[in-house]
Parts: sequence; structure tokens; C-alpha cells
Amino acid sequence: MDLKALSASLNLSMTTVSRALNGYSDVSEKTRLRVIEAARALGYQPNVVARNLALGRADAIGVVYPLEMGDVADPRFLEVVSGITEGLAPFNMDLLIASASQKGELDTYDQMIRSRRVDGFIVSRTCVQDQRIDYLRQVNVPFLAYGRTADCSVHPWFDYDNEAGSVLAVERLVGLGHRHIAYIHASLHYNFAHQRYTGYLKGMLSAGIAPSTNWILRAGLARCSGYNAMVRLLEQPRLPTAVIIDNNLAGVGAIRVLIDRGIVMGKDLSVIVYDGIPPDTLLVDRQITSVVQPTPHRAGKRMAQLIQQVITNARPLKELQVLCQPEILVGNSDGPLTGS
Amino acid sequence: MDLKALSASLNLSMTTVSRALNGYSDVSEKTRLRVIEAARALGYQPNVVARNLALGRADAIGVVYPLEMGDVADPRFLEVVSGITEGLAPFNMDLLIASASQKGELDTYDQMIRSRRVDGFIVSRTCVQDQRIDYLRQVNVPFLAYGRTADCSVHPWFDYDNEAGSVLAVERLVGLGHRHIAYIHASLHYNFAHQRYTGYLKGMLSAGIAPSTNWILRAGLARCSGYNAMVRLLEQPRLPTAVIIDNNLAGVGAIRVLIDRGIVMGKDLSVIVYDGIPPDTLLVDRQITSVVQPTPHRAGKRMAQLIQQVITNARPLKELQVLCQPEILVGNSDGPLTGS
DNA sequence: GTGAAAGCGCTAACAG
DNA sequence: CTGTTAGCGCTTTCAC
Repeated sequence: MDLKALSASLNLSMTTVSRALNGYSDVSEKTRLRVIEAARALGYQPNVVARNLALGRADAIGVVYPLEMGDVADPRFLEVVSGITEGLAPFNMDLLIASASQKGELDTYDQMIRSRRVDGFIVSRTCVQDQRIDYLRQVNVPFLAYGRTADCSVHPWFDYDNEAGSVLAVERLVGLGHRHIAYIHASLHYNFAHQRYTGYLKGMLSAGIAPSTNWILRAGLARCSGYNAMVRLLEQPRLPTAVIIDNNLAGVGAIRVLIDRGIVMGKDLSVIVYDGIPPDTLLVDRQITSVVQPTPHRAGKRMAQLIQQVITNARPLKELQVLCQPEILVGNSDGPLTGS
Repeated sequence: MDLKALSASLNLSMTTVSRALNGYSDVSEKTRLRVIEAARALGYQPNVVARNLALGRADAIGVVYPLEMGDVADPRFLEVVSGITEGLAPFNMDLLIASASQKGELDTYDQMIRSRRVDGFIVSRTCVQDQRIDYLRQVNVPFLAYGRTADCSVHPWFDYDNEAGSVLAVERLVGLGHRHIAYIHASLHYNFAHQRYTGYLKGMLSAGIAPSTNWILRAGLARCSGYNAMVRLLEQPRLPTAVIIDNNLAGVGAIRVLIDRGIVMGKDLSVIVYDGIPPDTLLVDRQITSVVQPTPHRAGKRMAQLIQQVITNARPLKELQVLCQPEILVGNSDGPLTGS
């Protein structure tokens, strides 16, 4: 069932039918209803390929991800993708996923652009200095960056306010009376880790506390690294009364040490984990106080709307630079400073 | 740079250029080389939208996944997707990902089909009785099922030989001298769980061992459920000397119990986990003996090739029904039956 | 070997 | 308000 057949069955021209279906004003209400009804009855669905050729659009956005296993294995990313497709659906846009080719990621972008498969991109896992973004800007293809970069004032992006999140965590602990607050963090190479660390320092400063370097420990994005960091922390001659861990992977490992050693969270040591601990992970009945951000799914959905607005030029740049504010989700892993 | 411009710059007709580029025989070798060189130099890339309209293809395959969080959160699925895109790349095919619409999954399939966005589908997480497959068969759209179904002799699929995996596990334990072999499993509603369970029974039968119902415990696809199951198992008046756990989530939980209670795997109790334990999970230095299957990434890649062959009708049905054989990956969580 | 012309299914001027 | 006409960029008969 194509447009020609549909219009023939209605004794109308293809033009009129097309306009009726696409909600143009210059078609009588009566005709429109008749057309819509017939389309439904006959199960007409426009051929998007033809339509896109005529319109010069692709009605799709692209995501290309690197082949490195580390990236691929990120469970959260699938949730983001899920959110993106969901957010794109109302606009009848598709999500095209591509692996980076062996020739390199940039090459994949180039191919997708020149073959007109997509109208724009979502660039994930931005680096401080990001050549993909440089390239897309240069060839003038719409995109939304998932994460800020060194120079991100001139393009649309979506990111979390990592600094603010750490400040919140420090403020909460200080409010509970803590002044000896340790910090376990991932490599400061990562943009998010750097920002969170900055927030920690800032929060401490505001509270008039000098952070102790003995209590600032480098871990990584792995549970075992958090485990080791906590072990090291507990070997210190003087112990802190609270600790903030800047990512949930290290958080799981660190908390494992506390559980294994019978250290009671919220009493012996207050713990706050950035991003929280995924459910069904700890296997003990504890709610970890967390800095929470919108779920990956929600973030993806929001990004879908943003990239759509980028493509349609619906909004000024300023409104396409979205910084999500984190919140504290109170659990029972922290508590007031005890007299001891 | 489009075909018209390219052919103009070569003083050739679009026809000839098109044929040269698409490897037709009826164009002189000399011209072909000249065309290819020029195309490269000028950075010509065919507009796939136009090409697809002319050819009536989409050069894309679709994957639609349900919105349920449980599915979305499956980290393995992203790896499968990654493998699919990689496997599709050599054929210049794209992967289109869509969330199921609120109206239901079938509706999403229907839309994608009628709008000609895709040439076929990969249907994941098949159920024993699967309406999506019924539908695709009915409308005669190519697809590959990821997982078998009750009646899967008439369509292409890719699956793991779950039954054989359990048999292997039992055989290994029996070979080590064990006869008291417990089994912790997910809901037998799941196709894979049912098949693995069948394999367990079969393996036991072959070894002339009557499985004890006290040692067959129902868990689920969650770590905590495995934890609870193991606790229940250890409460039995008589204990088994070995246990097989049919999924890695429950496996993590079950093993946690053993670690916490100081039960030494491979000595006090031999443990085999289907699919193995993901790295950086246990936080203790143990290699769990596992039934392993091709990685999700590889599986995805293979499926990409399969669906491509389905679409091009390249092979007989029989060769499009692929059953992957699992293997045992030996760790140190099992060992010979000790005298005690 | 090469080119002219028709058409894939749809949209968008431009007339009426 | 509705229909006619001309493309979108590519492939593909069918002649030469």
C-alpha cells in the first residue's frame, strides 16, 4: 500500500493525500478526515526511504562507540541507549549504532555523514580534548556531546554537575559533625573524577577544613581497586570518621572491606558513595547514602530530546547546554559523629 | 559530491560511473580504474537513501527490545549489540535499535516493517511460545531468533546448547569422584534454565546417580536469590560434595555464602557456575570452574553474519540454525572428592 | 563498452 | 482547496 494506491482508492491526487496526512493547513477538514480514515483502514504507512530522499533528511541519529572492551562492557551505556531510543520515538527518529571501524573512529563518523545515514550524533564519553567534536564542528554536522570538554562553550552538551555532587556530600558529612573526611577517587584523568575531586576540596575549604593527604587515596574504576584503597586507608595511624568514594565500582570494593572486618557504617565510619551502589550487589541489608544523578535511562531520554532540538534548531545554544544537578539520597551508611 | 557531479567531472554518464563503482563486468578495466580513482580523490560516497530507494532495500537490520528494566539492565546485551554492529559492518549494513512502543512490542515491529526501515530483525530473548516470531513468519519478514522456541525447526536461530553444558558440568564432577551433586537453578520458565536443568538430570542419569530433591534448589536471576539458596542448601541434614549453579548472578550470591562461612571451594565443596563469574566481582582470588559459551560479542558477530545470509537467501535453512557448544573452563573451585 | 531514459515513493513549488 | 509537474540521487532496462 503506497501513496499512489491510497490516493487512487480515494480518487484524489497524491499531493492532496500527502498534505492531508502531513497536517498541512490547505486541505479541507472533510477531505483530511476521509484520507486519514482510509489510510488507517488500508494500513498505509509511508515509505520512509522515499520520504527521506525527498526531504533530504535521514530521521536518524547516530551513536558510534569504540571497540575497546572497557567501553563496551559498561552496563550503564545500554540504559542510556534505551533512553535515547525512547526519547527519539516521539519524533519518529531512529537510533543507528555503529562500531568504530578498524580505520578509526573518525572514519566511521565520516562514512555515516557522507552516506547521509544520520542527521546528527550523540558523542559519548567525551575527553577533555576531543577530536571527534573538533571534526564534527569542522564539517558542521549537528551533535550533542555527552559530557563536557575543555572548550565546550560553543556546542551543545549534556553533563552532570559532578563538582556540586561532591560539595553536597561534604556538606552533609560536615553537617553530621564530621571533620575528618577521607576521599577515595578514580584516576583524575577522567573528567568526572577531576570534577568530583575539585568539589571535595571546595567543600572542605568552605567548611574550613584542611584535607589530609593521608586520607586522599587513589583507586580506579574497579571493585578491587576500591577494596585495596580501603585496606590502605584502614592502615593509617589515624583514621577518619567519614569517607567519600567517587564511583560506585570502587564503592562496592571499599564497603566489602568494612563488612568483612565488622566495621559498622554510620557508626564506626560514615560512608557516602557517588552514584550509589547498584541493587543486588552487596548482599547485606544496607542502604548506602549516595550522591544520585538522573538514571542513565532518563539521561538518554533527555539527550534524545536535546539532539532533536539541535537538529531542528529549535532553541538557542544556551538551552542546549544542560547541567544536571545531583542530589543526596540518604541511606543508613552515615550518621552523626559519635563522642568517641 | 554526488554521482552526477562525479560523472560530469569524468566526462562519463552516470550509468557508466555507477556500474564501474558497483563492479559490473561490462565496463572497460581502464574506465573502471579511472572512475574508482576519481571517486576516491573527490571523496565520493553514494547517498544510501537514494540507493536504497532505487534498490528497495534498507541495508539495515532491526533489534527491538522491551522496556522492562530487567532486560535493559542486562550488561551482556550491549556486548551482543556491539558484536552485531561489528559483524554487520562488512556488509555495509546498519543496526537500528528501537524501544518497544507503549502499544506493545508487536506494534513496533509492524511499524519498522511497513516503513521499510529494515530488511530483517534479530529477535532476542525468545520465549518458548513467541508471538513476535509468529508475527514475523506470518508477514514473511526475514529474521533470526536469538534463542530457540518450542517450534523452531522452520526458521533460522542461534542458540547455545544449554543441555550439553550441564551434562559437561556433571560429567566433570563425576569424573572427580563426586556423586552428591546439588543443583541451584533459575526459574524453569526460562528456556535456558529448563534446558540446563534437563542436562543436569540427564548427566546424573547417565552416571547412574539419582538426584536428590533436597539438593535441587530454586533460585532466580539475582545474586541475593543465589545467596538464599545456598544458605538453604547448607541447612540440609546431609550435605552434597559438589554443586552446580545454573547462572552467574545466583552464582555470585551462592559463592558469597561460602566465602563468608569459610567453606573452601574445591575442598569442602566443589562449585561449578554456568557462564562463570564476571571478573572484579568476588574480590577474592578464586577462579571459578565454569561452563563457558562464546562471548556475547562473538555471538553477536556471528548472528550478524547469519541474519545477512537469511536476508540474501545465501544458505539453506539447516545451516542457519546454529547451536553453540559450551566448554568447561577449569578453575580452582572444584577438586577431587576427598576421603572424608 | 557506453549512454539515454524511466522509475523507486514521496514532497514541494506552482498553477488553477 | 486541489491537481500538475518536477525533482531527491541512484540503479537499471534497453538501445546504440
